[in-house]
Amino acid sequence: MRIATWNVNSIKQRIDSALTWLAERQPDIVCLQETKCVDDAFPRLEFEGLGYNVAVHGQKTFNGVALLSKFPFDEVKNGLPGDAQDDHARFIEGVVSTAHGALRVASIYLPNGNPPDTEKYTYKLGWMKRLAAYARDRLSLEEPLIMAGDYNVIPTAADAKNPQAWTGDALFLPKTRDEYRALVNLGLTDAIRATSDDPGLFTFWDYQAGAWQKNNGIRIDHLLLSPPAADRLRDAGIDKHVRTWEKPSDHVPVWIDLEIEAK
DNA sequence: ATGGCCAATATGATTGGA
Repeated sequence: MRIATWNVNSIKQRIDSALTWLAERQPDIVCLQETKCVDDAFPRLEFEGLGYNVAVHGQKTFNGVALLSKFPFDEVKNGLPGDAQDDHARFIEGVVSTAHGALRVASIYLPNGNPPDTEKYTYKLGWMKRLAAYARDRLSLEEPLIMAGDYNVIPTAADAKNPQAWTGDALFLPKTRDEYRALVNLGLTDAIRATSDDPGLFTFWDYQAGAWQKNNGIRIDHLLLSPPAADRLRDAGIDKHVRTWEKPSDHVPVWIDLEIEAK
């Protein structure tokens, strides 16, 4: 079972790259973020043509998340619980059946939070607390659970080319990292860090200032695994080459292989 | 993290992103 996450920065702009990448990487389940379109405008047929079931939670202009799955969804839930006022489309959860029982996958687009002296940062921290509450609840089920997406969190200095440049940024502030660590400490495993000690593993390079050319990247797209999922983790990787393609997203896909068979 | 970008919006300027 291969599961991937990718912030596409507009699915309409990225549809050709997405189809090429899917054919190449052959993931079974994909978490997408920043689809930036309403549900009726999502290019559902293109993905269905490759054999994927499609679940979307979009909105006009901004945000938007989706799930693609080779296996039918037994259940889909839109929106992170805990705040009825929150109308951002940043969370979708799906459940599929495997030979080992239920597998739960959430596509997450955690708020950026900049600038930090505004309500945007308050919203980010509140969202992180709600995500931890969600994780606590789902971990009690003792199922394989994958929480994958754009966390907008640089976990440690090793996850940025120039960490000093991010001091004071909402992605790297101590409070942000504290909340992220509290989430992981509930019992989740960061798949990339579990499989590699390499420095310089990045998933995002800004479009500006030649960031890609200088490899001035950060690692902010994460797959967090519950213990039953982490026990079956066999491999993980970052598809860095996708950043060299025509009209790239500023993020690249990240994937894991789990020793979990289809039903 | 800005010199340099990109995407969506009735759009030729503004907002949001990271």
